[in-house]
Amino acid sequence: MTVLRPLVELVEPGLDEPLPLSLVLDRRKPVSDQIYVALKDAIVTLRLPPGTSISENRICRHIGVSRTPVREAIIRLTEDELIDVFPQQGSFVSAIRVSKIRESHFIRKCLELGVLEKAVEHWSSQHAKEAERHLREQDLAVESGDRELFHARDEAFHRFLSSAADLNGVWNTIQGAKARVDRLHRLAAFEGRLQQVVIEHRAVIDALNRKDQRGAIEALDYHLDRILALLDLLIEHNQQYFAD
Amino acid sequence: MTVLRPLVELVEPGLDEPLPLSLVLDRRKPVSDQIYVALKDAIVTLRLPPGTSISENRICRHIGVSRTPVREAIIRLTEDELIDVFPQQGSFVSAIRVSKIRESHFIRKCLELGVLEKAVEHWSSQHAKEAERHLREQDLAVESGDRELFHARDEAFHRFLSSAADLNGVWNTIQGAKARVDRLHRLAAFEGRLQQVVIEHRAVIDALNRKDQRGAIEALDYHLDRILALLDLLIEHNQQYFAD
DNA sequence: GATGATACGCTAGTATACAAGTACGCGAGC
DNA sequence: GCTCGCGTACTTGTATACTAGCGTATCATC
Repeated sequence: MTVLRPLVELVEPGLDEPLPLSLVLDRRKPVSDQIYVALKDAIVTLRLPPGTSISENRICRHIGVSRTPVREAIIRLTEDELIDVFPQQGSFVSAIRVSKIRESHFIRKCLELGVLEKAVEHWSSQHAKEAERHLREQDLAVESGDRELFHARDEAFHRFLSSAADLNGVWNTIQGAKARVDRLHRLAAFEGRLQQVVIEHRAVIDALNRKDQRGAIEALDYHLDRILALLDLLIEHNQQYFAD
Repeated sequence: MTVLRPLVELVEPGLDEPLPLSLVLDRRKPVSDQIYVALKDAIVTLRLPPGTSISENRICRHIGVSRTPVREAIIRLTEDELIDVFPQQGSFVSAIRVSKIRESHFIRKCLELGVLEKAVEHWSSQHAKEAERHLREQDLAVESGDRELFHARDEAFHRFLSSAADLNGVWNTIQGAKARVDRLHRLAAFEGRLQQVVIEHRAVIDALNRKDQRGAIEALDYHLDRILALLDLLIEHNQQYFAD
């Protein structure tokens, strides 16, 4: 019913403050995949903290593509439970929910312990060598002080266990559960703790080298549960990230 | 490096011959969700057998919507490993790969056994009553001869175990792994086997009612592994569905 | 000042248009 | 018969346009 409308919007549509998303596009590869990886990384590293508004329009303006590939990336992140979409309202980086953490941790533990059980059976001297390489690289990452490098090598280590068990495909599922608790690990990366992680990893490998199935499982069980022991402390110091 | 190529089409595309997709759209709910559910159901029930071409255009013409929601459903099914997308070539219902089956089965077993362990601890007389209801409904489904009804109630039963363990969120992941082996279960639904499944379920519940953790786990372990015992036979009789 | 209607800008959901790569039939040329 | 070239009809990937609903600032009214 309104007849008069502003013909031209003279006011700038709000200057987009820079997003913590650095992304060099390679147009030869699917853009949506690259956006998915970049967004996921930004979320799990807490550069996009829980509650952050993830507007499809803002993202696509920021990186200079259309909404479509951005939207497809967001759909996948929704499946990963890292983003919550509220139709007609917005999309937001999901809050860390303690109940979800417990469930994702449960999933990860079941699978990694199961994988480890198989890894013992397949363990070879070749695996021992590769494991040693992983541990050395973790040590170097700790010394470098580059926490993200350490997290990457930590993930590579856990992935290696799946491969040693000849269950590479299981890693996808483990990674999905791991991503949901990885934000906790970022919060828990205090001084000294990373070094402790390597020690715990080494305990697992030592047991594997002894073909000590029970010992390996106990060592990994202990290692994985360390994060739960820190949970209350982490919540106390980072309440703004948590829900429930 | 071997380039991935689509399987040879098992189904002639034809000129929009009717798809085995009956779908009544409710425009008040997200269309893409409804398409996702319908496609997933058609795939796991083998109405869309492995190798079937899933052309976005054909699907969206068939159900009278645009490509966008169809595409979004396909993206999610790709994450579920039920569809393989080959850019510029086509999308196809994924073949059943034995290696993938073993991995998905491994995931499901780890998680369901882990869940059951917790379910024993939480088990109450209320749970016992509900379990009995599940078992009765499974019996009725067997008597009715409606196999899809039975599969639905079988899934409800396994889901109930997650809920009894107070680990509802874990079900999502179990369901994902289960979907990847469900096609095998359709192939294995011979005469008499469904009745056997109910007996195996009852053994799990009996152990739960006795608070016999070890017995429950052994019963579920046995139950879940039945499908692997049939694997070779199923491959032999349905080679067209398998790869590797 | 409090309240309520309303216009506007935002959001995600869906539809359509265009781009770029692949498979395949067909016919020319040898 | 064989091969090459090319057109055509497909495919998915991306860009753009349109729709409907929600939040909020604004402003008239009381």
